[in-house]
Amino acid sequence: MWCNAAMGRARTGAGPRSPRSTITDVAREAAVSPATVSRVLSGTKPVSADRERRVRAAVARLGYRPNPAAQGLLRGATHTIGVVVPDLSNPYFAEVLKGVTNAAEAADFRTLVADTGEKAGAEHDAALELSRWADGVVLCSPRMSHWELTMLADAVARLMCVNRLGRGEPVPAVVVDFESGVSSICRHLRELGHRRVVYLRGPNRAWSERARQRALRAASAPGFEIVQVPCGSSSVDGHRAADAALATRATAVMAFSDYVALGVLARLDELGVSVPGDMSLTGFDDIAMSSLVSPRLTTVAVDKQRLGRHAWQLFAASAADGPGGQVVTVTPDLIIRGSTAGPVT
Amino acid sequence: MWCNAAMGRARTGAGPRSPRSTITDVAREAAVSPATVSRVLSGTKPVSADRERRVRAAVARLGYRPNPAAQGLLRGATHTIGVVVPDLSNPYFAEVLKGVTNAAEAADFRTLVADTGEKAGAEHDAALELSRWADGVVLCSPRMSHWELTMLADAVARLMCVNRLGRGEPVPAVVVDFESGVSSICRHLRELGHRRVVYLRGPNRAWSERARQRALRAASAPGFEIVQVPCGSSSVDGHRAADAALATRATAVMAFSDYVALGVLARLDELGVSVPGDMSLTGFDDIAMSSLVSPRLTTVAVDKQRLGRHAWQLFAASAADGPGGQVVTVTPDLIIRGSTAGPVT
DNA sequence: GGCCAGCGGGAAAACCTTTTCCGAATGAAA
DNA sequence: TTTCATTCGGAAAAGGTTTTCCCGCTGGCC
Repeated sequence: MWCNAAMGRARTGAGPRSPRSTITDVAREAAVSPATVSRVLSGTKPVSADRERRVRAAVARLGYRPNPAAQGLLRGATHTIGVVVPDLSNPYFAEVLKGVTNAAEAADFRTLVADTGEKAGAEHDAALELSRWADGVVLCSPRMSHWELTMLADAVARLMCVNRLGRGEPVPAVVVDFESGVSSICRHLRELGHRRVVYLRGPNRAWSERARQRALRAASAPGFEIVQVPCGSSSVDGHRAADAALATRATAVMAFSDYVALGVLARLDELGVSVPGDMSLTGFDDIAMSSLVSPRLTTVAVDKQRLGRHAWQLFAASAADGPGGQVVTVTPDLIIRGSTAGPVT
Repeated sequence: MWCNAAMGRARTGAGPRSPRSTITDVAREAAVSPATVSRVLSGTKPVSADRERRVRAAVARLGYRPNPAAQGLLRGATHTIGVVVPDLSNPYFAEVLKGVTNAAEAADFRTLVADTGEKAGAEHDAALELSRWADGVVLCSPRMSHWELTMLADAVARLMCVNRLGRGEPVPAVVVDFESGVSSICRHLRELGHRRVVYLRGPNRAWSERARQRALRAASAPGFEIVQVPCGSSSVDGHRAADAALATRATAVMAFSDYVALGVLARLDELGVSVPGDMSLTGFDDIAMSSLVSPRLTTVAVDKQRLGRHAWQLFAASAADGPGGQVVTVTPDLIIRGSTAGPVT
C-alpha cells in the first residue's frame, strides 16, 4: 500500500526536497476538481467509479498526503493531545505517557510531549504552549499551585490531571487511591508485628504526598508509631536518607516510592543491614525493577499505562459532555514479596 | 507575564469554551490592521510606539495566542519534530526522547512521539504519519528492513536515526560505538582471566546486535572462547536465558543490555549462584538501576540523553546543508563495578 | 520652497483543505 | 415529450496568519 506511494514518488524522480504535492496537483493530474479529490479521500460523498479510480491513481503516483495544518485550520481541531510530564527519565511518567499515546493512536490522534525537568514553575507555561497545538492537555502529577492550576483550567479548554486532585479544582482527573495503598502497607506491617516504622517523605508539593499523609495519620495509633523523615522522590534521595532512617531505630521503612526504596535497599546493602532480616522495606508503584532486585520488593502495584488510558478516556468524554470535574480512581494492590518480614525482637 | 493573559481572559468572562480570539479581533480591539498586530508580535518591522502599546494591551486583554495551524500552513513548517520509539516503557528510549525534547524545547520546537510497541512492521507507517505533521523525524533503534528505511528516507525529507547505521542508507545517524563497548568488555573479562564466556544475544533484527556480533568475532581468539545463547532484550528474557547460560559452563555472562543482565542477576540469585563469586556478569548501557542492585553491575555507560541531543543537532544541521548521510559516533565508557571478578579455578 | 528618500501602515494575496451551494445532467414518471 | 427528482461535480468561500506590495506622509536636502 504505502510502498506504491513511495515508489511512485521515487519514480517521478522527485527527491525528498521537492515541495509536497497539494490537493490541486492531484486534481490536475486526475483531471477533476479539488473537491472531488477531497470527497474520494474522505468518503464524504459518493463519486463515480471512473473518477475515483483516476483520483486514487493520481494520489498514489504523487504520493499525496493531505496537509494537516490546513485540515487543522479548517476544522479548528488538530487531532492532537498534549502530555506534560515532570521527567521522562522517570519510568513512571514514561509509562503513563505510553498509556496515553497508545489510546490516542487507536483514535488516530497524535501525541505531543513536554518535559518540565521537575520544575514546578515550568508546568504552567508548558501546558499553555502545548494547548496551542493540541485539542487537549494531560498534566502528569503537576506540582503547580492550586491557583496556577485554576488559571490554567480557565485558559485550556480540555485539561486533564493524573494524580492530582483538588477540592474546587474543576479539572477532570484520574488518580491512584494513595490512601488505600498506604493503608494496605500499614496494615501489612502491623500484622507482621512492627510497632515503630519510619516513613520517607516525598516532595512536599506533590499532591500524592499529601494524600499519603492523610492515610498515615489515619493509620498511626498507639502501638503503631510512624516516624517521618524528609527524603524526596529519587533513588538517590533514598540512598541518602537511609542512614537517617536507621537512626530512628524503627523496624521497617516505608518509602515514598519504589524508586526511593531501591535507593534505600542499595544503601542498606552497603551497610550490611539485612533486608528483611534486620529491617523491612516497602515501596510504592511496583516499577519493573522491583521484582528483579534481591530481596524482591514488597510494594503496591499501580497500572501506570492504565492511568494514561483513563486520562485519554476523560479527554474523549470531554468532547461530548461539557467540562465536568469527573474523577476516576484507580485502586492499587498490595504485592507482598520478600522485603518484609516480622521484626527482630 | 502569562497571568496577565489568563486574568484578562477570566476578566472578560469568556469561559474556556469560547472560540479563541484571532488576530482580527486583536486588530479591531487595538484599532489597527491585522498586519500591524503581526508585526508587533513577530518584530518583523518597526511599529510606532503608540500602536505597539495598543496592540500589546489588546493581546493581553484578549489572551490572544496565534493559531499555529495557520502559521504552519503559511510557513510550510510546523516547528515540530517527531520521534518514533519502539517502546516508551524502556527507559533507554525514554531517555533518548528526553534528550530530543529538551533540545527541541530550547529551539522552540514541539515534540511528537509515537510508540510502535516493538513491532518492526509499525515503524514505517508511524514515521510516515509523523512526517505529515513534523518538520523532521527521529527513528530510535529502528528494526525495519534496509529496504523499508531506504523507501522512508525517500518520502521523509529530514529523517534521522539513532543506533542504526547501514551502508548505503543515506540517513544521518547518531550511533553508539557498540563495537568499542563490546571490545572493552571482552578485554576486561580476558584480563580477569576468563577463558570461556557466554554472550546472551539480543534481537537478531537489531542493528546494534549485528554491530556487537562484529566485535565478538574480532575478540574471540584461542584462549578466549565466546559461546552464544539466544535471549532477547528484556529483563524477562534474561531471567529465562540464565539457565541456558549456566549450562554452557562458562565463567562469565555478557548480556545484551543492562536490562537483560538484571534479569540474569535475579535468576542467579534465585538459584543461589553468587555473583561475581561463581559467575561474572556484565551489562550494556548503564541504566540507572545498574548501580543500585547488589552487586553493582559492571557495564558500559552510554549517555542516552546525549544521543537525543545529537539527533536534534543532526536535524538542525539538515536545515542548512542538504541531506547528507552524516554520522555522529558516541563512544561509551567501561564502568567496572562489583559484578565482575576473576573466575574460580 | 520643492523634490526625493525613507518609513510606517494598510489592503490583499497566499498557504491548503473542506464544505456549502448551485448548476447540470440523467433517469423516471406523467 | 415535458417535468420533476435525484445524483454527481465544480466553483467558491472560509479558516487565521504572514508577507508583499503599494500608498501616503514626513523630514531633509538642494
